[in-house]
Amino acid sequence: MPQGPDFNVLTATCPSRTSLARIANKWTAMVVIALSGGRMRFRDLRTTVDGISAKVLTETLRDLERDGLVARHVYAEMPPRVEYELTPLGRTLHTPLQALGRWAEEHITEVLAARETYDGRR
Amino acid sequence: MPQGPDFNVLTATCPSRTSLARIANKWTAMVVIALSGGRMRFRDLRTTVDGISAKVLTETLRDLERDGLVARHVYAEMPPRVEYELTPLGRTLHTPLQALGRWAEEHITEVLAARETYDGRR
DNA sequence: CAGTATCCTATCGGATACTG
DNA sequence: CAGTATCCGATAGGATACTG
Repeated sequence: MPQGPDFNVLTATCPSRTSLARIANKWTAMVVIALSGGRMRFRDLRTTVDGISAKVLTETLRDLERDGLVARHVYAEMPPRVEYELTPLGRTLHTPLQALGRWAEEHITEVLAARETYDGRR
Repeated sequence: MPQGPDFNVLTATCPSRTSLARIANKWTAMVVIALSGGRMRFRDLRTTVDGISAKVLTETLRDLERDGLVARHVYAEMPPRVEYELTPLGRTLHTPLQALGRWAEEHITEVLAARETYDGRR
């Protein structure tokens, strides 16, 4: 079964690393998780991804759109309405990122305990 | 089946978000992927995670150690030898992070094409 | 509403020099 | 070897004000 050129994120010059840098990011993870339920408006994304600023949300969405992970739908209404949704490619990213989010939620107790220990013994 | 307090990374003040910020990070992903093969010395990590600086590698390892994901083993030799390995907790993180790395490698062609399109039509 | 523009601070991260 | 210390430029990201 033929594969294309073998990419490796551990190689500094490999283009796949630029993609890893985008997806291995907390804001990206949260936005993709938020969008997994379906199309969302900008405003709803802002409230769902609690604490994200308009600037960061805009930048994150633009980068995801550029990489083909998110599609942007503009409605010529007044007031304006813009919806975002995961593309088919973006949907393939949902499982790994969701897994990361769930890991954080499920293991936070252990992590907090570890931090306590680490900070305490010193 | 009882669960503890329900943590949610989408909530700004939830402690699990601090953990997500750590693990949803390109350097963290690369270091964990590199360590999945077993114990490694600092120097070998530096060459395996191509392009990482001593400073960033040190900081990443310290943070992972603090969160209980990496164990540090110091040998009182000359020259000194220090080895790092994933803890049991850290090993549970390998699958999701490896998945992210593989995603980047497997989809980089599509991502690059999307960027071309995005940058071109403008 | 869905942004953009601007300003400013904090953190990231590289380069270099030095130590046990 | 495995760091630490320091300096410094680049980027992330918040706050505020403004626009179509």
